[in-house]
Amino acid sequence: MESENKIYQELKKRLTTDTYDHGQKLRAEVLREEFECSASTVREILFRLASDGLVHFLDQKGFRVPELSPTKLIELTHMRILLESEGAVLSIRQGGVGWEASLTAAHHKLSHLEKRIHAREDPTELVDLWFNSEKEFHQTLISACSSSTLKHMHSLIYAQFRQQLMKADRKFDFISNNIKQHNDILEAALAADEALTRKRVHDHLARHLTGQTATLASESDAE
Amino acid sequence: MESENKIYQELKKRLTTDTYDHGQKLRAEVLREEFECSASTVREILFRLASDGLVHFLDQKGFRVPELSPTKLIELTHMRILLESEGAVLSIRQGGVGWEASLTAAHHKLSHLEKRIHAREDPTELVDLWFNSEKEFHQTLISACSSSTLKHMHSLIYAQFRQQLMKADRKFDFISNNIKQHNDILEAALAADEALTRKRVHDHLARHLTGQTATLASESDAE
DNA sequence: TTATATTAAAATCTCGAAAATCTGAAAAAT
DNA sequence: ATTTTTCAGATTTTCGAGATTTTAATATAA
Repeated sequence: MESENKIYQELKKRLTTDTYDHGQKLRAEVLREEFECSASTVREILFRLASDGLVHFLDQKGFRVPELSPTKLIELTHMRILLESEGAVLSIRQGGVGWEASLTAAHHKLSHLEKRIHAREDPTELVDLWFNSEKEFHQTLISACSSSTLKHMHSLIYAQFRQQLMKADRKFDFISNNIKQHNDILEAALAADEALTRKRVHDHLARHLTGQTATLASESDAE
Repeated sequence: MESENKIYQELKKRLTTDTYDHGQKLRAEVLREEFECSASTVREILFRLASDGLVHFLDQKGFRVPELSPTKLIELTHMRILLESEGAVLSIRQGGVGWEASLTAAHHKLSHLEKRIHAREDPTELVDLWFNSEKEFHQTLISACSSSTLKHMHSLIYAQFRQQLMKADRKFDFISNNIKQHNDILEAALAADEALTRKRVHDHLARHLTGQTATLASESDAE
């Protein structure tokens, strides 16, 4: 019998990696057995995850892993641009040398991983490490922003974004060619150039939206 | 025995009006009795509301109405500015004459109420109507934006904002002098002036933030 | 054959009670 | 007098069984 929060974290982790299939049913009885707890406990946790947007709930029909949705991915990208560029600018204003240091550190780790992957050094195993490192970099970017509401919102969006992106067959074309972009973001942030940071965060996140129908209001602003 | 969703809606309504005190304990047993359902059902609903940010949950210590927090209110205002100005601009681009019509309609109803309140016509009873009408106007403003993710996020933020603001003693000084500002927003939106709409949404929402410590990045952008 | 009705199996939902945990007051020790 | 320990009442959490609903397989009728 594991603690409720442990189970929540474990399920969240699975839902943001490619453990489950999109659209797969999450049956309380199965999870109950695996986690050695009661069905009601599982139900509570699934409700929480549903509010986080990581599982889909239908009355009398149970819980499912959300379907893949290109539209949703575009919307999530849009939200990330909105929240991360705002959070980054606020961090530039509010964060001191400590923030700069941790951002540099996060970038260094990420950069190191990216070089190893680029050199095709055992990519399959490095991919998970890369995703965690990428998450850490982007979280650190906004970490000095004083608004915990913004940071919380961002973490919700980020988790859903990952969930949409995490099918194995999509992983690789997402990772490619990020070294320069992450470098550029770091550079602009350390230079405390707010407009440039906004633009580079935008360009980085929007890199896979080319040719998409939905227009972002922030796109034209960032020219 | 009421349906689970009914109870959820009713509780949500109470939490965003001044039914409960801030910090008040929400005991499952009490709610169970009132809504004539089981404690587990109440628990499920309270977990959902906790993820919505409308109740505060502490492990082994139950559920509470969140405390009043000036900081939180500032952060929520900040998020509203971010989401609403973006949503409004997208609506200007994506909404057609139907959107313009419904925005005009929402404004007309709100405007009518504001005039009655301004004339001190039975204010206490009109206040609740005003808040609903105000909500409708702001929701309509972003309604033509295609991103349901943005709209969902906004509705979460708006509900928390209302909850922070809804103590009876704060209601009145929040309502005062909005006629012109709502007018200005409508005008800019109908003129499809994106920059002006952004600025007016910002000024309107930030009207109670004067002298506050936290700086908004969007503030300097909107000059 | 196709569509509808029937029914059994499977899954979900609700419930009240048992188990675990917390709280605060009274007793004991320093 | 102050701190620590003990303990009982109150609250929260977990649980599994029974009620309800959905699903899917089979039978019946058009």
